[in-house]
Amino acid sequence: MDLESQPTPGQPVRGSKTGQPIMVIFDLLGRNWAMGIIWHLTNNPSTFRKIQEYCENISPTTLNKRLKELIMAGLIERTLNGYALTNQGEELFKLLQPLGKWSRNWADHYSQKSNKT
Amino acid sequence: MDLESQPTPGQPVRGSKTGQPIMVIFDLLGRNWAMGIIWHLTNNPSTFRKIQEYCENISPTTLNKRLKELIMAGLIERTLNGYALTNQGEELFKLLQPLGKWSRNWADHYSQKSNKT
DNA sequence: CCATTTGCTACACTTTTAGTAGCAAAGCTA
DNA sequence: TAGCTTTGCTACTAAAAGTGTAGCAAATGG
Repeated sequence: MDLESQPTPGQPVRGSKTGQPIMVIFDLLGRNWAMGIIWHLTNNPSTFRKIQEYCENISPTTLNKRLKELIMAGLIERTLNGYALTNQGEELFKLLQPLGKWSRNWADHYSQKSNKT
Repeated sequence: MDLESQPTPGQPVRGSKTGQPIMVIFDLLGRNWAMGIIWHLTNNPSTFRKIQEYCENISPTTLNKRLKELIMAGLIERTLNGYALTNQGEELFKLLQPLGKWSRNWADHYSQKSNKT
């Protein structure tokens, strides 16, 4: 993989020239499908092709890059059952989970706004 | 703006053909600098150029696109003091905030791993 | 007036992602 | 052991997104 593009704490990333951890995480999670992959893997180890399906046919190129990045970041790992979240990955998921509820609420307000014809 | 690219609940987005709210949010926040902008605006209305500076000279093209998207999504708005988070935006920030602490912890583990020479 | 600041658009360029094809390795199955 | 399937990719081309610089119109301030 192109190591230049691996978001690493202390190294310049998209969002912080000094590599502030929060910005590194934003860069990492901000890449396409990263959060979707984490979401899918929670309590649910999966194979490459299964992840691809779940992520609505994400191209293998992108999936492969994301997986390598997330493995290097210590958020996922390969097990006998396929790809799975590490403990750190599970912890991160727990922090992201409240977004699920919030987003449904947000979506409701959103449609109300658009209906004000 | 290219309305085709505005992530909207119920509409297909990168991540969900049925527009699942959580995936819509992922698409929205996943775009470059979106989370950085929200982070910066918390309790801190700001002008276009100030945001640009804070985001380490994000190009005006991208910033403008992000702002329009986030405004359409109801997360930020224009006030007399410049761009600012809406109530919904502030709520979202509160959910994202715990990531700050987690990420610092994560960064520590990260450097420990790389030092195992 | 004239100079600044602000919010942006245009444009050319680079990076990232998508989409398709296909192949090597591992695991059946007979 | 030959053939089929599944899995985890790589290669390649095209499209989309982001970058970086220049600069302009509107508002603000002397």
